[in-house]
This record gives sequence, C-alpha cells and structure tokens, in this order.
Amino acid sequence: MQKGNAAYIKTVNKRLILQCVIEEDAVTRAAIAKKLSLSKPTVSALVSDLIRDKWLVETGSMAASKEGGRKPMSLTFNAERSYIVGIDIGGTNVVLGITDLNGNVCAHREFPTQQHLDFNLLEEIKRNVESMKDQLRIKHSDILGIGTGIPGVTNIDKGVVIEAPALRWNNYPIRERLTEIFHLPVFVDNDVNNNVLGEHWKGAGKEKDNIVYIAIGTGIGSGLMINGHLYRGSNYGAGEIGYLVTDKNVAQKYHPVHRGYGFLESVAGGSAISMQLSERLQDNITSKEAFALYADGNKDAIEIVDEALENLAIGITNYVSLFDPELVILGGGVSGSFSIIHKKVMDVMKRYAPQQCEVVRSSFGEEAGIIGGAALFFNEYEDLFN
Amino acid sequence: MQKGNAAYIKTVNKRLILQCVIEEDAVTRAAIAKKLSLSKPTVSALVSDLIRDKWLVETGSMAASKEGGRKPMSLTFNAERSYIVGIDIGGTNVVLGITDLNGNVCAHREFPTQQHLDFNLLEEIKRNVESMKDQLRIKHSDILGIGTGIPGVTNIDKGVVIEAPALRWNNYPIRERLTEIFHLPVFVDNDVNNNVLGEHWKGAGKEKDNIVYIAIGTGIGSGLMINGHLYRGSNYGAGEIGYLVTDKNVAQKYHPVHRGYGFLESVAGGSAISMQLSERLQDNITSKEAFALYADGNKDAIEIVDEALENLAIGITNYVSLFDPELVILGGGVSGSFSIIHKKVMDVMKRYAPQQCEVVRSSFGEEAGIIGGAALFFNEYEDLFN
DNA sequence: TATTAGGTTAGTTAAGTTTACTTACTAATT
DNA sequence: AATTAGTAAGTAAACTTAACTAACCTAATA
Repeated sequence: MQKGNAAYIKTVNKRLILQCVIEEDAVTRAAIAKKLSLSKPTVSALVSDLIRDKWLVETGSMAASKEGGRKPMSLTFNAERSYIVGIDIGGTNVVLGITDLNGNVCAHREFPTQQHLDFNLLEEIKRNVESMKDQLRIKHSDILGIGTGIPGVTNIDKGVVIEAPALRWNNYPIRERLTEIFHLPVFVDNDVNNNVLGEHWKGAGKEKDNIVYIAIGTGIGSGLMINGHLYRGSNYGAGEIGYLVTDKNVAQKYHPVHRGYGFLESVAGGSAISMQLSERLQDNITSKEAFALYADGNKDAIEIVDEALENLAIGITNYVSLFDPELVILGGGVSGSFSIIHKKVMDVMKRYAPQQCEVVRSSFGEEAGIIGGAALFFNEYEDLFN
Repeated sequence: MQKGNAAYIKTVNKRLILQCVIEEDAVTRAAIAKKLSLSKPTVSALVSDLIRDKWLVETGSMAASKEGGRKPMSLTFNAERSYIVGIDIGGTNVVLGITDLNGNVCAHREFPTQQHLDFNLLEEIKRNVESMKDQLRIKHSDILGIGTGIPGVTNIDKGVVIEAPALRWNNYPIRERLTEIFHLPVFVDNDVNNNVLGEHWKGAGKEKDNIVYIAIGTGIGSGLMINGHLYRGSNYGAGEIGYLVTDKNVAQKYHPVHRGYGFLESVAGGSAISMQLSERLQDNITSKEAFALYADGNKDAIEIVDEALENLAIGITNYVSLFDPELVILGGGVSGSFSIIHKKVMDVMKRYAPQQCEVVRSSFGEEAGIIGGAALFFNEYEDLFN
C-alpha cells in the first residue's frame, strides 16, 4: 500500500482529472470540480500543471448556459502528446505499430517471424520502428515506451519469456534486450493477456470490468480481467482453458497432457480438428478447410467439428460458471467460423450454466496485437502522467 | 477512485501503522517509521491518535539495543477494544458468536434453524447475542457490527438474500431486518464467501492472495479470492463449481441442470452419492455412510464414490487450470473423507493441470461461520479505524 | 429598440487549514 | 562518547473557503 503524503494526493487528483477528461472528451474546469468534489482552485491549479506538461489543451470557449454566466473553456486530452510502440511477436508474423495515447494506430508494419528469428529479429523490429517514426515525423522523445506480446508464458515482472514454443524461447530476457536497443521502458506479456487489455481499453470490453477473452487457434488460450485488473494467476498461469477436461472418459483414454498441451486443445484446437479430419479423409485438411466442409454439409466434417465444438462450448460454459463474467470475447482465428461457434456456445451455456453471458467476437483484426501491446504499456507504466 | 486530500492521507497512514502493529504484534514507533518510510514525528502523532482512540496500547518498554540508546516503547494492537458478531444461518443450525478484533471467538451459541425459521428466527438471534454480551460483560457500544453468512445467492451491496432454498428465502432483505433489531452496521454474504475471507484472515490462507475454497456437502459450492480481494462475479454468481461439466456424455444423457442444481453436484454432491448408493443397495445410505463403506472396501460403494470423486477432482483441476491459485481449501462436510478426496484430487491434477497447487483442508470446525462472518464485517466495514 | 440592473456561471486570488517533513532537541542507554 | 527512541518547533505542500473578477443572459425600463 502506498503511503500518503502531499505529492501522492496531488498525483491521485491529477490522475482523476485526466481520467475525467479522457472519458468525457471535452469538459470544463467547473464540471471537473463538481464531478470530483474538488474545489475550483485545486482543479484550476492541477489543470494548469497538466496544460503546462502538454497532457491537456484548451480547445476554445463553449456556449454559456441559458441562465447566463461566463463562457466555459473546454479542455481536451492531448492524445498526440506522446506515442506508444505496440509489438506482437507471433509464431508466423511480427506485427508492430505506433499508437497515440487514445489507442489510434498511426502507423503499422509487419514481417515474417521465422526468417529473422534466430538471426536479427530485434534489429528488424528496430528498423521498422525507425521507419514508422520517420513516416510520422516524430522524435525519439515523443515515444513513451513499448508494449510487447508473446505467444507463451511470460514473467511480466522480470520481463522474461519463460516459455514460448512457437519462438523456441526459454527464459529469454526480452525486456532487457529491447531496452538495450530502444532505451525506453518496455513491458512484455502473453499475447492473449494483451488482447484482454486492448479489448478493455478500446474494444468490446469498454466499461466492463469482468471479461474473458478466449483465443482459439492452433491451441486454445484465454486471458481474464477481474475487477478491472488483468489477472495473471499465482505463477503467470491463469486462464489455461486449453487444459480443461470436459469429457472424463475420452480424457482417460487419451492421457493427453504433456508439457504445453492440454485436453481441450487436444480435442477442440485447430490442429486437433485438422488432424482428425485429415486422418478420416486421408488428405491434408486445415482447420479452416474443415469449417468450410462443415458449412458445405460434409458428413465427416460435421461429425468431427461438432464433437470439437461441443467440447469447446462446454469449456467456455465451465469458465462462465466459475467466473460469472460480464462478457466473453472470442478471438484468434475464429473470424470465419464465429457464428457457428457462437451458436454452439450459447446453446451449451443455456443448458449447463447457472447464468448466461454475452459472447461476442473480438473487435480488432490485424491491429489487435498493436493495440494490445500499447494497452499493456498503458496498464503497467506507473509513471504515466507524472 | 478516492480523491486525495489531507484527511485521506492521514487515514491511509493510520491504516498502514495499524496494519504494521497487527502483523508484527509488538513494534516501536521508530520501527514503524523505518518500515513505512514515514518521519518519526508523523508516526508519533498518528500513534498518539490511535492510543487516544484505544486502537493501540503501550505495553511497556523493551530492552535497548546493544549499541546503546534509549529504551523503545512497544506498541500492541488492542484486540479487546471492540467486538464483532459473526452469524452463520445454515439450513440445519444457526451458529453465532462474538469475536475480538483478532478473530478470537470469545463466546458462541447454536440453535436449530428450522423450528424458528418462519417464526422468530431473528428474535432468537437477538436473544443469543444478548446472552453472549452478558457473559462477556460487554456493552452494546463495544460491538462494532455484524457479519452474516447465508447458504444462497446474496446481493451484498443491498444486503438482500436473492435466493436461499434451504431457508426458503427469496429477495429477503435481511440486512434491513437485522439493522432494525440491532442498530449496528450489518453485512450479509454467501456462507462460502465468508469462509474464504475467514481462511484468508485467520486460517490456511493467511499471507496468500489467490485462494479457492471449495465447500463439499449436499451440494458443491466455492468462493474465490483474487489478488487479496473476494471475487463475487458480475451477478454475485462466481464460483459455481457445482455447475461444471466434467463428463460430456453423461451430461448429455442426464440433462441435469435446473434452477439451483448443476451437473457436478448431480454426480458428485453428497446427496448424489447417497441417492445412488441407496438405490444400488436398496437401503437408506447417507453420504457419510457411503464413505465408511468405501473405506471398508464395499465394492458398490467404491464404484460409486470413485466415479463421484473422479468428477469432483476433475472439477477442482479445471478450477486450478483456469485460476492458477496459490491454495485450494476443501471445506464443508469433508472432515472424515478429506484424505480420500485429497489423494484423488492430487492424482487428477497431476494428470491434467498445467501447474500444481497445494490442497488443504479448512482450518476451522464449528467456528468457521463465526470467524467467516466476522471476517466479512472486517472486509466490508469502511469506517473501521476511523 | 436600445439600455441597464439583477442574476448566473466560470474561473482566479488570497487567506487559512491540515498534514507531513526537516531540523534540532531531550531522554535513556551501552 | 556514541547510539537509539522519541518530542518540539518551524517549514513546505497540498487542499479548502470566501471573496473576487470576468463574461454572459434575462427582462424590465426608457
């Protein structure tokens, strides 16, 4: 717990004022004072500090109220004061971009991961960031810091990637490496966690404080926000929905669990679907193709995909039973098959869960990782606004 | 977010000092100043306030350090300054008691619920509290308030029991009723939630901030603490482990979910075990007797109990996979069968979960509800120490 | 129609309050 | 003499209150 002193209360009140302005877009000093029950002089003094430090700008006087009175001066958050670099290092591609303080992606880049992975990955990132800086005509000092997402388990406090099979990283101190290169504050977390933060900041989870984000792809992962805070678990291991057991008997037969791969993934993950259908049809079928065949009415595809989806839906339903979220967001490679999955989940949830819960698709496409990275930075950087 | 002002920082610092004293039992002003990085005069002033208000007492001077110097004066938390009433209104019995501020149960009472339920339940509670007050020779003003546990879904903000089948209560405004009778601040929550708070305060969960408490009885329920805060869910519905689906095929056949009763309960709850074995043996077998027969090697008992425990263990394992807690506490009517359940859970967790987690039995017996109620009060009462 | 008095809202200035901190002290001990 | 515990007096930083100026509206009035 933070000890109380004069500086602390000033920081707290400044934060509150900024929050106020960000939420309501254009507000006046008087409105802030009323809303926060702070005195007018206090608000004026703090706002003057915030204007001096470029966090706020006066955007002209507004119309006076009908009962008369001096025209109020509107205040606006200066989202272009600084910028944040958001990076998503995926197994296939590295997606990175620069956002303003409102989370608008001002520039973005993308390059394939594997051909740089063991060679010059960080240099390639640096090169792309420099290129974006040139494009936006911003200086190094305009960038507050960097948020990065990784497909794996990450110790966010130390900035070390504990394990990321897709990148073949084990105990890789990525924060240290990136800091050496950029000389900026860097944060790193699991990509799904970043997605939750991004959805909470700018996406479907705005205004909601209890959110589950489920990423369905090759494997199945999830991130969860509780009481407005990302919950990472005691060992950075929360949200391992891929390990849920939804079918006792099948689980007993398969004994599927080995390091990095759980039961639900083994029956409902993209590669599981692809593998099963490939075997059945004696062909090479991707999970995307499996969903296409499913839509076409292919009997084998329907059987296999239905079985997978039933397990997935039970997993999600179990999540809802335990966690009672306000919202479930489905992300990952589900864009095409969302409506199929959504229907199944709603049916199963209705059948088995004690309460129902909205289920929506993720709000962002290609930019999810960039916004997520920036959201991570926003979430973690303590000195923001100081 | 709380706005900052002078009164607020004083409250914050007083809280920190009290916390310091409670944690370390006997400390000096100098030690507090060092630990909290507050100046010595500040600590002295706040301590003097706290002594005036009877929260702290000076308990005599301690030995000086070996390097010389004035003898320090030790400060101790005055746990007998005030008392809290803890009540657990169970389906069978009402258990209630008075605790001091350290959570020691100073007096307790118990009476059967049903014969007073529709008649004079609250009067009976009042009578017992008065009797305890006489016994302890404390005045009404010595009692800070009341914390109550209920076997059902509770809106803690309004103090209304939404649904408690065992008490036949629906939308019952119990806080209002108890306040009318006692003229004290009252808080009400689900009994399992109170158990979590109690274990965190005084039991197995001390110093741990991510805890799952699973109550196994007629039904199966759970409460969870995340980042040191009880998590109740978006609709007061978090922790419904009784609704988990652990066996897709059996679930499809049974279609077990109706209001207030979930799949896992229907296959692994006490009444489920009792019912199944009773049918098999054409006799009236309680779940307790079922576990006794299990221990005796009865083949039918083993078959049924094993099946139930396997499902229960998968449910708990799923919980661990999703929440990555520091600790799982098993409570409810498991005292006799704990070691059997524990073994099963550890085996299944090892097999299916991505990480392991300690599993222990609950720390309290009869007093769980009393300590839980007091813990709820402690947790919710904002004006504490003001 | 133009003017003006009275009322209202926005924001500032000045004085006062509360709190913590700093510096310098006394107290008590090895 | 050195060291540690705790106190006293004065200072600094943040807030609040009260009174003020600035700017505007309404409506009565000339």
